[in-house]
Amino acid sequence: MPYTYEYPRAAVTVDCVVFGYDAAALQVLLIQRGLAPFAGAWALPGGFVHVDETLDDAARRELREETGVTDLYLEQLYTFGALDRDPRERVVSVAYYALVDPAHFALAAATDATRAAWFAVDAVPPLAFDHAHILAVALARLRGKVRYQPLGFELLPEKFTLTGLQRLYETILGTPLDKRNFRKKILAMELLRELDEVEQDVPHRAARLYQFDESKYRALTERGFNFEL
Amino acid sequence: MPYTYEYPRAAVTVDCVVFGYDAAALQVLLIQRGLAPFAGAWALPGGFVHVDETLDDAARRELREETGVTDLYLEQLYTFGALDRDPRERVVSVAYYALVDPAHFALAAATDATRAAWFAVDAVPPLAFDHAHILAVALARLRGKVRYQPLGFELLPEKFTLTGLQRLYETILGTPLDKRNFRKKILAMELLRELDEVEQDVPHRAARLYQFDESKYRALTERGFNFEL
DNA sequence: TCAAAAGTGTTAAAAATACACCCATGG
DNA sequence: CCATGGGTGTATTTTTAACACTTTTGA
Repeated sequence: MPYTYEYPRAAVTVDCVVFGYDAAALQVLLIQRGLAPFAGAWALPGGFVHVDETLDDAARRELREETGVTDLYLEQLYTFGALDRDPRERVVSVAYYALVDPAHFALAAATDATRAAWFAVDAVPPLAFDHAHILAVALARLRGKVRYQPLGFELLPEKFTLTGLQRLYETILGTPLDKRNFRKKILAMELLRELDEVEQDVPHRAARLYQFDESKYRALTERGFNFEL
Repeated sequence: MPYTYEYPRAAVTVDCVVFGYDAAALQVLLIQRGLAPFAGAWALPGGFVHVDETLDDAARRELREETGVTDLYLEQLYTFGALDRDPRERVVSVAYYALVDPAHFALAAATDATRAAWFAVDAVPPLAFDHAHILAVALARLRGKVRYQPLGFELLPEKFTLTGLQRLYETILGTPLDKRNFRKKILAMELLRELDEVEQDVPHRAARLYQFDESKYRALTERGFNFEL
């Protein structure tokens, strides 16, 4: 045990709130803890930050190790430093939130240490540590930010219908939106590429598919454009 | 040196970006470092987080100790964790930004260790560590947030004129605003108490003084009101 | 009486909202 | 031929933007 310091030090961890959207509900990815404390309880994926990796790297590594999820939209949320967050010792946790299309990833298989699963955000089990609080902060941030940043697309498959996009926004914001006004507004932004494709295997008229045009968004942003609603 | 751990640990610090507004310019409070590294250089006030204090407490303590400023609006900004932020060792810094009316406080007297001073944000000297980067992030946050949260009032004296408020917004946002439209919009929010007082000692017609009504703001916020612009 | 800033309304343009029907498709 | 959701336009209201002169006060 060779690591000795003049003053006591807090441990630094990352915790990740991974949001997914699946057909009807906003979901969050949780892992079931194998070890004490809170063995058996559900928790946010996360863990200790190595002394030679950045915070972002630690968040991505933990997600990969614990859930198998990679390549997602990831953004720092807030840093939680209450004295009694962890019953063992002082732990400062840098929380991240992430957005991902759940259909795009197979969850990591259950191991001795962890099992990962999706839960609807309004039906999560009791969580370990202060993770319920972190989740609440993440949800508030997502609801706030989705209005003025094009985050929603990160939760959808690459190709989506306008109705699908609308339902996503309705789910996140918790309010119904007018179909015609929504389409008018979204299309007026010119951020979507209209594809020559329609959805498949639906028992009614198939809707046209669209794609988010990242490069157009960047170009517009530089010219002072602001995404809104 | 009794504090020993199984794995190496990063040190955790706080750094504070304290904004003030003085008659014409947005300013930031800096301290001049007495000790290495970066001895003699200007830096953001901040320091190590004690193992038995929260992050917020650490930020307030460091501000009090290094600058004498207390009782200010303080909000967590972002946590910086690049590997080489500090040449000595791995340091994770939780940055805060704060808003204060500079006229309300006497800066702490210079000591052997530190000297504190205000600098216009567009004329800061070279800064120690990654503090220039932290300042840039704080400025971006302030400019973004001031539009939809009534933060501006934290930078002004308790009693202010509408023109004073407008100039503050013009300074922060970097754009001129229309006087009539600005007054109309601000007054329509009903967040200001009109006082039976006017400014003193001005060489022209004295303007009426107003006061921000915190309790009205909270009441409106609960009813779903959103401050904007 | 001059200089400096305070204070005050209206009009035009743009944006947001409310709203209902026909169409295409698969079962 | 029926059920399901896809797709479309207009009128109204609300919000924003542009704009200039008179008043008060102290020097």
